[in-house]
Amino acid sequence: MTRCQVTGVPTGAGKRSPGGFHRYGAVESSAVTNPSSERGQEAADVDLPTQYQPANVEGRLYERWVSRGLFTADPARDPSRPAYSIVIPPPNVTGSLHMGHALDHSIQDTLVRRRRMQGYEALWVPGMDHAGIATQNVVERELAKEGKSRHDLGREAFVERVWRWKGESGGRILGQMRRLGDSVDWTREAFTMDDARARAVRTIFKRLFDDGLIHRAERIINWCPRCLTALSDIEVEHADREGELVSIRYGSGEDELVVATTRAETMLGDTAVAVHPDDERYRHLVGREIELPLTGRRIPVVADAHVVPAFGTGAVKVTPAHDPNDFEIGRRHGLPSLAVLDERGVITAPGPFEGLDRFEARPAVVAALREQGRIVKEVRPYEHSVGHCQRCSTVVEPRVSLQWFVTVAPLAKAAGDAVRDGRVAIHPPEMAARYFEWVDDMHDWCISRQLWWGHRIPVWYGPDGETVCPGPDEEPPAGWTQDTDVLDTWFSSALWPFSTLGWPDRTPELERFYPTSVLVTGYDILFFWVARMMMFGLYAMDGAEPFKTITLHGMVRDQHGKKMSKSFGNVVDPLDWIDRYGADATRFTLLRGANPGGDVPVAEDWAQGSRNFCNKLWNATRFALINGAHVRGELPEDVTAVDAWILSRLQTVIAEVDGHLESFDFAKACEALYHFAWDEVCDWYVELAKVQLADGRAGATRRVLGEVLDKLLRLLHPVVPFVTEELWTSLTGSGQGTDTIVTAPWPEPDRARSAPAAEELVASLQRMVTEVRRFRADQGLKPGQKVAADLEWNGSPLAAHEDGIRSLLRLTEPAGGFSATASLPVEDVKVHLDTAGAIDVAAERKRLEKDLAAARKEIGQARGKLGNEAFMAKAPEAVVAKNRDRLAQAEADVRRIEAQLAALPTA
RNA sequence: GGGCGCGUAGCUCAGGGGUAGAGCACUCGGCUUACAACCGAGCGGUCGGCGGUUCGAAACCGUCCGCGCCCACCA
Repeated sequence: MTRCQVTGVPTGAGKRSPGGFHRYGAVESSAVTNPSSERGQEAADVDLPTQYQPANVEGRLYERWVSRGLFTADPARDPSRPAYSIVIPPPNVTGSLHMGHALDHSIQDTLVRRRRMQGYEALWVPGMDHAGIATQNVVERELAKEGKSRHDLGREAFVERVWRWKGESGGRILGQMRRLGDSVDWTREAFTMDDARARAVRTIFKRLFDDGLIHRAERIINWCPRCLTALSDIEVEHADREGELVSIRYGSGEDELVVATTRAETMLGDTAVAVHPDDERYRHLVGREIELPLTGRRIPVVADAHVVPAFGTGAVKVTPAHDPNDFEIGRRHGLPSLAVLDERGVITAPGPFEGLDRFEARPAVVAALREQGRIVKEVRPYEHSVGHCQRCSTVVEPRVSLQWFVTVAPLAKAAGDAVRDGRVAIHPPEMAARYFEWVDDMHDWCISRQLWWGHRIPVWYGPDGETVCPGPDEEPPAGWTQDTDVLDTWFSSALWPFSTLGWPDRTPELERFYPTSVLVTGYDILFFWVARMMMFGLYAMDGAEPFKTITLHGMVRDQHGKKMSKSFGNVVDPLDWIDRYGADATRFTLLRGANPGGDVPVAEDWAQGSRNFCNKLWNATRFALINGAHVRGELPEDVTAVDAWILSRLQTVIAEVDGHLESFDFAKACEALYHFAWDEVCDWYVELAKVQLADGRAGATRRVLGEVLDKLLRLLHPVVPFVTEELWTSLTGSGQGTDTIVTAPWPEPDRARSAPAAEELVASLQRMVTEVRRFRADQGLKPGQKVAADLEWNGSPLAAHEDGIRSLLRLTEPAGGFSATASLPVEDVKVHLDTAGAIDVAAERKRLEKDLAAARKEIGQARGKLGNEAFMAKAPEAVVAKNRDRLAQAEADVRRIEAQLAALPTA
């Protein structure tokens, strides 16, 4: 007796419990007896639950994988093996994982697991991002509930509090990654603010500083009046807003000109009016001064090519302190910069508006102008784009201040070239356009933030304003004070591909795993993160790119393609699905929808479908185990056409799935697996195997069944790791040299198994079976009802499968005096069915006539083509041949159907 | 304002010069001992409109209509 191990099978009697399955017992493993006999259908005494229960499997398997170190990569192990590495896009410590993460992680896990099975030294580095503003905002909100601000705590205590909060939130995220099944190397977990990463930040900052690529300057930057910090260009989101365009008369009499503005309140800070140098209308005013309403100040009229004469009145008010364009104009003309708003967007200009918020001041200024008579020429509604803080949606205020910048031009050039040169591939390729758009036209990057949570800028100031940037292991001079700002959170994220591998040290990890193999992320952070990693990776690693391929996936959406958002109420929590349908089903649903470059719609129904698919795999394997399927020894040479067919199909599917995964086409890989597993293996092969098991071919069938499931489960493992591990270890026992599918060899196609003749034969068999079933269904013959039939094979090779066909169609042998009442010539075979005289002639005639019309139409179309001279002259031979086949097939159909009609009893 | 992409079955999406596809939904019939989280059989589309190229267009080109996303310093 051999024993087939099935872990976690239920205890209890063999009868089905009311829920349709048994509860798992506490028994870790119980034996399923496997018939050693090769005779017939000696059913094994198997007692498996009839439904897959992920909750009973996932946690146990994950802990086992981790404790056995299956996910731990070792840079020193067998240097001849190729290396494969991915660094995780570190989730923000704020909040929890959402469906977008689940998709991102499912893709990475699929890639890494496949490579691991292929024998690569595979490393997937986990970690989290400290997420500067976002995290600080969360903790500040928490404090606000206690009626406190961060200033009440002071910097040190506040940062300590954020660390504490990070500990709790981060732990939750790591738990969610375990639930998803992420095969990350937990021994290398990193955080963008831990000591190792802090050292990397200090090191690269110092290098950039010394290379003159970091500088401090007073410039106009994006400022969030709520977060009270500078923002980089990409942290500003533009949205169209309804506003008012106010036309105001400046100057008077001959001096008068009209300017239009959407921000009337900033006129208090105007220091000029600009017109285009070639604009005849205003030429006489250039160089003169005109009076600025409300203030009584006189401001010059300057000529600047930036002004578009055709827009509005062709005259622009210039507020260098509060508008980026005006700032530049001011610089060009040496205009003073007069700030009239403070850091919170409150008017500071002395006078009636002082103390008003910018949005209160705007109508107030207009009202005041109106009081003075005809100064306001016109007010009209005006839709224009307004910048908002990405983190809190507050309208951004351009502000002149002293900030730190990275000079990006040389870095961005290198980042663009790496893709242009083909050293880094972007997938799907259309996305490269967006990348270039950004990289080729990038402004200097403002990296200082007036926050407390983040890497503090490693620059110290001396008593006389001297500046020093010490390296990570150097001390600043005693008594000097450090810059109070912190770095943009993307600064440390940009180092991620090498900081996680030990940089700046030349670690074995860095040697072996850099450049990383692929970066997987959503197209939404191509600019934020990917381009910056490219810049810093190429810079820090002496021109070595951070990853060889960038693959971008879409956003997870609801079943109507709508973005998931809290306000819509259509957000799905991946943990909820994992709880109810399992991690595998959740992953499968996401990957099945992951068409390259496209967004990924998901819905409850689809998760259920994926859950059902996992259950299907479970039951197919359960059937196989009950019937003694195994993987011992070579495949038998003497197999039936049905066996040859499924083995042939298996080779094709292996090649297809492998190719799809290689090209990041997860949807197609899933599609191929789903179709093969369900439609071919379960619906046809398993059904035909039942016959073979019963008719003396049990030995070979058990081995083939074992083979098919073995390879299929391995192919599926990267996508649905849990159920495949559970089933595969049961199926294969421990005789495979590995007792986990995690490191089982990735299947490779075996061309020798290709059997086109068998595939064609089974296709015929399927057509025949389907046709008879159709007839039975149309005639209202109960599916379970046995029907006497006589089969005329006419030399068809299908004759070899008569038993199978009879079994599938529930046909009995004619008992003695057979008298056919219905005759179906299908394929080359004739089926005479004894329908007990209950045949619905009218229905069948209608049906056949419809089919006949369709076949005749086919003939018409094919003849049309074949009779068309131009077609015959120009169409490729293959197409012509196809049409000949089509014609022949249709003609055969017509003959068959006509025979069937003729055979129908007359009413 | 610039760039990219999309309109194919009721829904979500594949396909991409040579007979229109999948999943879900829907209709009909079945608890056929692996699985009712299942099985079997069906219904369903002039591939957004109009022109053009071609022997042949859902696919290629042009144009129009509708939609989405990204970038953007014309007040």
